[in-house]
Amino acid sequence: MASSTEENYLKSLYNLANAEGEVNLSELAASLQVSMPTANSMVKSLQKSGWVMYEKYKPLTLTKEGKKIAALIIRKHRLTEMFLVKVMNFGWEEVHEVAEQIEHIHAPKFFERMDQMLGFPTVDPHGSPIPDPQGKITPLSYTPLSHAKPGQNVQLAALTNSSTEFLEFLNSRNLSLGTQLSILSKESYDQTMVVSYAHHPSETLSEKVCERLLVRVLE
Amino acid sequence: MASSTEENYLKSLYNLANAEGEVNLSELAASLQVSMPTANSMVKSLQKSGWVMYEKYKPLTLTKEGKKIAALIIRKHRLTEMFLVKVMNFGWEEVHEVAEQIEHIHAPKFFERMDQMLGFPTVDPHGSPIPDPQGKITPLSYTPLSHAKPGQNVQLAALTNSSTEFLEFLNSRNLSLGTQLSILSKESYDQTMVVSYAHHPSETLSEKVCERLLVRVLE
DNA sequence: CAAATTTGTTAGAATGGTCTAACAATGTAA
DNA sequence: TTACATTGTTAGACCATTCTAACAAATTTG
Ligand SMILES: [Mn+2]
Ligand SMILES: [Mn+2]
Ligand SMILES: [Mn+2]
Ligand SMILES: [Mn+2]
Repeated sequence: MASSTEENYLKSLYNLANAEGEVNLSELAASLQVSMPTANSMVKSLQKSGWVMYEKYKPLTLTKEGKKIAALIIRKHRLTEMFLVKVMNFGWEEVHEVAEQIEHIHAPKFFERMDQMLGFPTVDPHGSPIPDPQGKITPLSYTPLSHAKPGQNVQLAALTNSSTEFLEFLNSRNLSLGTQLSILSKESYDQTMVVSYAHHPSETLSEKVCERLLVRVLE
Repeated sequence: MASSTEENYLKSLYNLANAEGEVNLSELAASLQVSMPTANSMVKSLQKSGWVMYEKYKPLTLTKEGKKIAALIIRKHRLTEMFLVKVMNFGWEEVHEVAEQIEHIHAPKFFERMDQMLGFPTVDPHGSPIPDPQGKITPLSYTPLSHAKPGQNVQLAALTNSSTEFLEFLNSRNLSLGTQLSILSKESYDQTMVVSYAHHPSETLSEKVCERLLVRVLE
């Protein structure tokens, strides 16, 4: 069975994988905040366990088995976040650190009960999909707000970044998942957008913010 | 900050302490299922951290600081057990193993919310007292059922043993905390007691069972 | 008390996870 | 295409946690 440390490596590999499912050692090391030799030696041991495919100087890929373990940890992480928000009344900006720990708890029934109490949710509090109990994940395809056009009505569906700072920024603007926005205008010089939504007749959002907001376009 | 391993050692020391607050190394090792040299070396390192007082060949005692850390882990353990039973609908026989893991989560707010959702409980699902947030514990003084006399009416208040097997035995007899028992008789040969309670007009309990049941005597 | 048993200690080793220093391979740009 | 920068590897070390083997101190028992 994978240790917490190994689980974190598998999760990072899963999250960092590009379209070809490949990850560089340097990204992996950076994402886990360990030195490259540390990541290197762990990768070799993950290979021995059959969870990672590795050849000297080549990019890393997860095996089928490795991917499944990673997806199930992510499932526990996202279920936990949802539980903290919906059942225990945490703010969406407070849950990640706790979930980072609870995802390593070995107690199937604990997570089954969460799932059940939550009514089998498919997305976490930040709009990211929750893998199913077999580790299958249904990718959701939303549009970055930055790609939307003036005149469109959209609904906030997910985030590409869930840092505490960004979530606190959204809180300060009363923006949350489900918020419906009307796009009033877009400044072509700096890509700033002006939007309106409940109790906010005119709010200006920077390009940086618009890129991180994923929306569903309403007709 | 204490590691999970260290926390488990402190917790065992706390639970094993006799009236003088002393614990032998061999008990400690046995309770944690490690070899004596392992326990010995850990004890030395706990001493270095200022949590244990240790002199060669002498019994171990926790320092004030060590006791507090232990009590706060026990608080997290018992709050978790209560949460699992009351909020997540676990049986009292299913919670210990999960709590053994969750007690090591570092997330004050997580446990504060549990406490709040539970209405600030003072005992866990097995009747053991929950230390307060400062680590102060109010010992409850109940009587073992084995000391009760025929003719008395008592109420099941706590257990001296909470093994899964014992809890399942109690489940099989519909005995739970709060159950009111009338003591019908006690066999002086083998200390077996015959009791009656809701839907159980006459149930025979072995000495072993009676010693493990703590009761409040009703007038 | 002396012998036997139990309890505690030391030494030495293994594993998992981490580091720094040194160097090698690969990729990019002059 | 050679030089520079980036990326990856190896070697060697450290700390935490665990073990077994050997021995020593303390306690119990005949
Ligand atoms: Mn998260
Ligand atoms: Mn984690
Ligand atoms: Mn317990
Ligand atoms: Mn524990």
